[in-house]
Amino acid sequence: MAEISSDVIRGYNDTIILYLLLEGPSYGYEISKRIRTGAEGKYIIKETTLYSAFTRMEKNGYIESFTDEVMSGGKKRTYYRITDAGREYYRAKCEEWQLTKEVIEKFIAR
Amino acid sequence: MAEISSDVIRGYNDTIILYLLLEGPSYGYEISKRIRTGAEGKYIIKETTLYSAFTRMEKNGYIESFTDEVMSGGKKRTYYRITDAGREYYRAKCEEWQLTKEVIEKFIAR
DNA sequence: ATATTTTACCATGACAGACGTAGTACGACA
DNA sequence: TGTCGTACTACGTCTGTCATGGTAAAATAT
Repeated sequence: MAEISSDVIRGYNDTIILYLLLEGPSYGYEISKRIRTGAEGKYIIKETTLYSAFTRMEKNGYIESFTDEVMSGGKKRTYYRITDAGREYYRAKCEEWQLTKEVIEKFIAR
Repeated sequence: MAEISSDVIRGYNDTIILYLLLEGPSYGYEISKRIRTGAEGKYIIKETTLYSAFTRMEKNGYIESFTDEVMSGGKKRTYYRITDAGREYYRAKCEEWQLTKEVIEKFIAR
């Protein structure tokens, strides 16, 4: 089966993560699994890609981090929630996607 | 109007160039214009991106360069033609695109 | 009881493609 | 004479991805 090159997804990793955060706060390991299952195994995000996306997006104000106090055990787990700016960014990216798809498909044989 | 981020196109610049070379040999400046008009102005490839793509693809064996002897004037113009390996790469990328689109659209609101 | 796997995250450095900036050089046209 | 269009190149920077390797606790298997 053809593999998806990361250079294609590159511009949409942030968008994918934000999409999953629309449903509520989550954390790295869970997001990772949800991407894998959501993409039916066709795309597996690398850990480092994911965690650096969190850092970048928090800096950009698209997400906010917090730690769950009610956590079982001593495990540290960082949760992220989407901000209004993040929701706006997500919407913009969805629009951009439609345009991008149109453009690319002018040069792709179907 | 929304702008297309280059990080999305990133994985498909080579494919777009190869598509245009399927119709016959061409050169940088012409390819550039054909991308712009083909995309109806929604995507304009940067010169440096284009020429570095040529270099990369020639190294990869997807295209071959030659210079037109019948050229008018003293201008140097480097033509490129697609190779069999390039055609194969193009076909693979088209298949990959279908898969990529599917994956991304699982996370994109329509 | 011990070993392995799963969960959960992070630091560091390398790499590749895109891009900003700048430059060369010729012809056409005003 | 000056600017615009054509055609290409050099150089350095930036950004996102990724390989590598590490920490540490909980869950599961042997």
